[in-house]
Amino acid sequence: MSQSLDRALTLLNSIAKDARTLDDLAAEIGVHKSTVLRLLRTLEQHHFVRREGTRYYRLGSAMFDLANQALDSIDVRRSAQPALAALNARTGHTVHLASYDDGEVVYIDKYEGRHSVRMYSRVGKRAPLHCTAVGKVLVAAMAPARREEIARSMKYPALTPNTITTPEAYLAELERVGRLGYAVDNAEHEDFIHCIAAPVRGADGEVLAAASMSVPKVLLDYEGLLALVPDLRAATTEASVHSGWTENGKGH
Amino acid sequence: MSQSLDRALTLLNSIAKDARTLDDLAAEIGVHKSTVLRLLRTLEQHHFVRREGTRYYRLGSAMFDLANQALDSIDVRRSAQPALAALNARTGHTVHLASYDDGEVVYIDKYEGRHSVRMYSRVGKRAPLHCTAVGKVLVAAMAPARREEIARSMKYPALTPNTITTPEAYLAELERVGRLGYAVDNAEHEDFIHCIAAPVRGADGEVLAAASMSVPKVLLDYEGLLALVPDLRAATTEASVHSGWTENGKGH
DNA sequence: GACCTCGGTTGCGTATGTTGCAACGACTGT
DNA sequence: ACAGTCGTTGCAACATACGCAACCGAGGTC
Repeated sequence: MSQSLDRALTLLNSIAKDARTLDDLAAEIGVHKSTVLRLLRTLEQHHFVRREGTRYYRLGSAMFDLANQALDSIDVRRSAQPALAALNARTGHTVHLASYDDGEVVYIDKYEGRHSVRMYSRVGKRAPLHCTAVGKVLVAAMAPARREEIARSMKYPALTPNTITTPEAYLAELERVGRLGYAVDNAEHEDFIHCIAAPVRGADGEVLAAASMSVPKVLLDYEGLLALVPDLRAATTEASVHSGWTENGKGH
Repeated sequence: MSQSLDRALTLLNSIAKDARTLDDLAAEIGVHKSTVLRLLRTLEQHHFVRREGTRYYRLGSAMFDLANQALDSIDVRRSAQPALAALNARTGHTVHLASYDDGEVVYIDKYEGRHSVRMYSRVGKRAPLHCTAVGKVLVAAMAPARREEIARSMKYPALTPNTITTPEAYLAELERVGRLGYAVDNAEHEDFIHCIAAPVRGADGEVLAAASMSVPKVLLDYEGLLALVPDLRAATTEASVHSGWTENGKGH
């Protein structure tokens, strides 16, 4: 809708990848470099980018500032923090907290595992719904109509041999997830990692977010992963309690 | 330079404070609401903003995503992380990592203290150079000419009775900081808090960032604070080593 | 040391994108 | 049912942001 803004935001994405030079950026988004220069200058005034030397542009501090304000306002993150940190400390595995946004999963918090298997995830990163344990938990929690609508309109790219690739299979899986109260990603997203996830609920029993544990397959086989489910559920229950949830359903 | 972009970025700042309604935002930046709507839509497409219901706008996930990419690229933060986390765990006090940017201090990392005295700081937040321990460390590390230039062109608002308010006093303080190798903020920024800070150095001995500990005065008197200096310096030394610094100065 | 290239910067005229307006529509609460 | 509030749309006028081309300044090469 707004051209210059649109271009500026695209610029930010490019710069985020790593520090770029001017014509480089101009070429990338297909506009004249003078245009890019003006946009960058405005971004710089607002501290969204900073110059490194003369050549290079990097993301600036306004970015962190706003992001942290935003994170603070997401209260599930705060209320779930102690329980998830404890889970992470106890098991040593990577723990994620994620929520649904616009047809995708967004990671809103992450506790790095002790085993330094670098996972390609990051707070703020988005991931597909069909091949992540958190995605399944979040969609399974929606009203049946919405769930169906989303499942039918999604794409199902096969990222590994195990990825679910049809709406029918996905809906069946969601039904299972709803019944069991947790979800599994059996190497459906990345070949060498499998995950389990469970919901964090709020005062009205609604699902606020999903918490997951991700474990490299070399560290723990499928059975071993499933054995962690009670541990995960203990943590999500504690997180739910801190988010206003009460055992006996809705209280009003 | 670019009007629409400028307005959009201002919008983001307003939204960050807390979720706002449309005309509210329009009034705040003094433009027609239809204009605001269009800008917000573009921001929304890029996930910089998300709608909550229809009325309210919140910061979106692109914010976190970019911010975390940016933070990852700041390598002092990564390399200092273990030492500072340990310092924080050991003492229970709030630890900050900060760097210099455009006449101000920017916090690039924070480890919350155990004693929940809510300090008004946040990763990405900016603070003045003249009344913070980290500010003193960072400016003291600059070349004399630059140091003088900055000291002379700064403003010296008196935030507490202890705040340094003249360039002369500030320059004298910097000299002391350079000599001692650490800086103190004796309730010069906030009445009830005092801090100590020390530099984190890189491969060429240059100061990459400053690390600080902030302690409420009720918890520890001035003498007690100074007693923590060796502890802090141990941590910054460790952080420096992990950032490529070597004891015996420049190695090339 | 002079030349050349590459990248950043500037001024300017034009057209394009953006703006404000006013009318519409959806929703809330009384 | 009505009034008020807030979000949304189409349109025409204008200002703004655009691309161009020429100008610098620095780094590298011969």
